[in-house]
Amino acid sequence: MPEVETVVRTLRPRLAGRTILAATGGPKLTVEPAVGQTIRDVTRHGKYIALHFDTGLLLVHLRMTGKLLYDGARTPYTRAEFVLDQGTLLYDDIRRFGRITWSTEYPAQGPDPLEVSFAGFAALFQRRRVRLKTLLLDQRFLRGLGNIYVDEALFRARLHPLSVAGSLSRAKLERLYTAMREVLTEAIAQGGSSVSDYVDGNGERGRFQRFHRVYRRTGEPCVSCGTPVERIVVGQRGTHFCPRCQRA
DNA sequence: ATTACTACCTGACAGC
DNA sequence: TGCTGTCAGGTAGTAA
Repeated sequence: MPEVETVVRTLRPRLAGRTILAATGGPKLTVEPAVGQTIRDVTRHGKYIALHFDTGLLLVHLRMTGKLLYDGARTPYTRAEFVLDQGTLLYDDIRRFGRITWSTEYPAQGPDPLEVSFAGFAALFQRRRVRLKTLLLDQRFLRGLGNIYVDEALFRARLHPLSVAGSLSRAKLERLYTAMREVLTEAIAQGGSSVSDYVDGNGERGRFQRFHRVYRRTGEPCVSCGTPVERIVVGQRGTHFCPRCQRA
């Protein structure tokens, strides 16, 4: 989500007011409804980038390797292209997981993690028996948290990823709420995390990967206690945590 | 409601 | 060099 927010922030001033003169897409990359229309705004909804037009929204989901680049260079992985009245918007995606869809409404998802109140946040956990990490990654529950930020938030809150979500005390929920907001806010301020090839709308890499405390630090000493960071798999996702600081 | 697993794609990297 | 296996900012679909 910090990466998507950064892309939106870099693209909004360049795209707002621009008219799409022509566009090419492909399978799972629907671009036609936007041709001839003017971009009124660019916003983020969870991990979706929304280009606003008079008749609807073009929703872009970058998934793992998608990139939206203003006036970027074409590559063998350029999958879609928008010719604007000023400049060009390229959509690159090595793995082809990303999607571009046309819609008149936002996808049904949970509240934004930076907008939800503590009461609203705490209510989401009631009677849930799923594992904590699995719940946090579920976009129907909260929209925006991804693998990096769940691991980083759980570390800061000193919570084990396999905890049962519905069994957390109020004190632990408060720690998680605060940690989640801090991690996301700091990551956005640093332009997101460039673990491999993420770049913003201007082709700039993020800086937050320098501040990761557990994500992809398997075997390295915990920044808090020195115990080696462990990696396990939770819900098919690599999961990094300190076994001493984060007890079940 | 929840878990578990598969698919979708391509590339980087480690080990043999 | 080349092969094999593992890993990767995510989500959808299916079956149990």
